[in-house]
Amino acid sequence: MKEFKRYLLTAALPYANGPLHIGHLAGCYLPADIYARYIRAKKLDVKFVCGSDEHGVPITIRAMKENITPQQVVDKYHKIIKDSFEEMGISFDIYSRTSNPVHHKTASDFFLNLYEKGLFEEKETEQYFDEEKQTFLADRYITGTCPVCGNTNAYGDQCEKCGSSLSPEQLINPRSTLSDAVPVKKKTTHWYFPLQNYEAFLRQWILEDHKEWKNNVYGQCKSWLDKGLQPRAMTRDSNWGVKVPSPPAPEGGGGKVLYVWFDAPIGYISATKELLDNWKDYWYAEDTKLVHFIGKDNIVFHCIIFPAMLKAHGDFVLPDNVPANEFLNIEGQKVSTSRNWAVWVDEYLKDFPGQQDVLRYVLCANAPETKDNDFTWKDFQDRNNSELLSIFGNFVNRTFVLMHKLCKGKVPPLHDDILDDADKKVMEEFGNTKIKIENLLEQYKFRDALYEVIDLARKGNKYMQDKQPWIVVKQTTDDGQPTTEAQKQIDNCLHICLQLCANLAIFANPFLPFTAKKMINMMKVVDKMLDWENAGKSKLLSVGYSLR
RNA sequence: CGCGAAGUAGAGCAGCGGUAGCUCGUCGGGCUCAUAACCCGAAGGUCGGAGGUUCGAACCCUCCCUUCGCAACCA
Repeated sequence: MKEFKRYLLTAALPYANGPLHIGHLAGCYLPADIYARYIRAKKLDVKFVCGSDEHGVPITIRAMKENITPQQVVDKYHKIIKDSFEEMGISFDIYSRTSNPVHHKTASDFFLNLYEKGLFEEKETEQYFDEEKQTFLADRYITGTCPVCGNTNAYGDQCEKCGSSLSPEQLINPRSTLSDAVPVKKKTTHWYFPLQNYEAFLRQWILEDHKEWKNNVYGQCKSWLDKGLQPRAMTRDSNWGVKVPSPPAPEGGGGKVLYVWFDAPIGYISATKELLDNWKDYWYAEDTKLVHFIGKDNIVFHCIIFPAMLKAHGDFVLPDNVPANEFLNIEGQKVSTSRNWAVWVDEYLKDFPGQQDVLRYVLCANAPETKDNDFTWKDFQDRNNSELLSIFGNFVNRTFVLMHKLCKGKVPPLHDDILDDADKKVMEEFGNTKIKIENLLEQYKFRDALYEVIDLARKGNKYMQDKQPWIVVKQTTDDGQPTTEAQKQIDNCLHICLQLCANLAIFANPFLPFTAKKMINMMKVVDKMLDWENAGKSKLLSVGYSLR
């Protein structure tokens, strides 16, 4: 096992042309946040970076439709997205944006670095151009008749009726979806990055050196590599984005910008730069563990294109892992921004104030880690009621209530002389749970890790049920007080249950930070108790300490 | 078309060569400290379909079916 000195965690840059929905959270932000909180609790050096992706064609089109500027579009959504993250407790060290000058400079310099190394191929091609809107058209903004099945509404990249993949030239009677004008062909020059030259390197690096990557990621990479990589244009004709530096482009970019997928991952670097003067320690040092959290649609960019870019540049570390999640559907249907089929995070926060952890719990417990999963409101309610509240919440509650009733509101002593097997066994579970959660989190198995947290509460419930201190208290002397022996048994049970609660707070903290905070408050201990090194210990709360 | 991922009890998932497991839900019981909660027990599956390999297959192989994804964007 390689020893890492520091962690650099990234979560996919959300695209700033719409608000955040729960699929985004489940896909990468929540797992990334859990991991970041866990590493922080271990007191390791970690930076967690993200930001809005504010370039690309769809934003310019939205601006056109709403009759506002692209900058106004991204300003609006950047704020909504950033606020949603903050309220959900996604603990970025920085949430930046790609319209930031630091980013423009970083991306532009990166491009220039590769250009000066002579890595790009300059090629002239013909592309469709909308004269009315004065813009080049991406494939999906061209419609026409499918040459295969005759569907009159086929897109430039694919016919949705017969499934054929197309190129715009094949369409009969092509039209621009923006203006309905007939597009004309126009020559344009772009810089292509020769991905094929990195195929051998990528094969070795992924297929041989990273067999531990998740099935979906590894399989997808293998598929692309086996198909053979092609040169890919890294620039576009647009006025919205990071201008191609001059040279090679004319002064001012000449209407050329960097391809969003060239520019976006560099956003991770820019954000780190903005955050830290010593950002190079994180990006250049071999003993940095770089992890990209993404959704499955991003696999090719984070596993093939961006690593090839980093390799070509030469100074950067490569990701140690890219734990991509599959997608979350809602009530059986795909999330769709255009059909407004989504649970928007900002709306959830308004409708369920103070319920961040409930959503965090449900999205993690049902995370699409190995395949697409379905979010339903019934499941949301069931999991919340029966797992989070009943098993976890109620255990903590009954422990505290009993402690007040039977132990005068204080942490009772532990009497070693009457410790029995059940006591010892449940205390051993503190440490076992710690090891299990650590192993699972190291493997990015968040769903299973969260299960272990709830399962510890379940064991607590069972332990208390077996010990039944509310029965034991009835063994009284003549004055109605419990016998010494009875009180000792009660003390031990409650002492152990309270220590279990303290452990639960530590274990829950990465997943349910708001809940952990509340528990800290109930136990009247400082935040430091949540440090991971305390997990598994059975003496976290001092005897005689009075609690809320 | 091809490639990748996935198809296991009512729901959600695990298992990936050796008597089908977990959580929730359902039904029955116990308990009453607790947020109508907790604890125990039971029912419920020919593991997408069809062939094959094997002493033995959810698990390996072949074919088929279904869902999702696939390089200008939607995690």
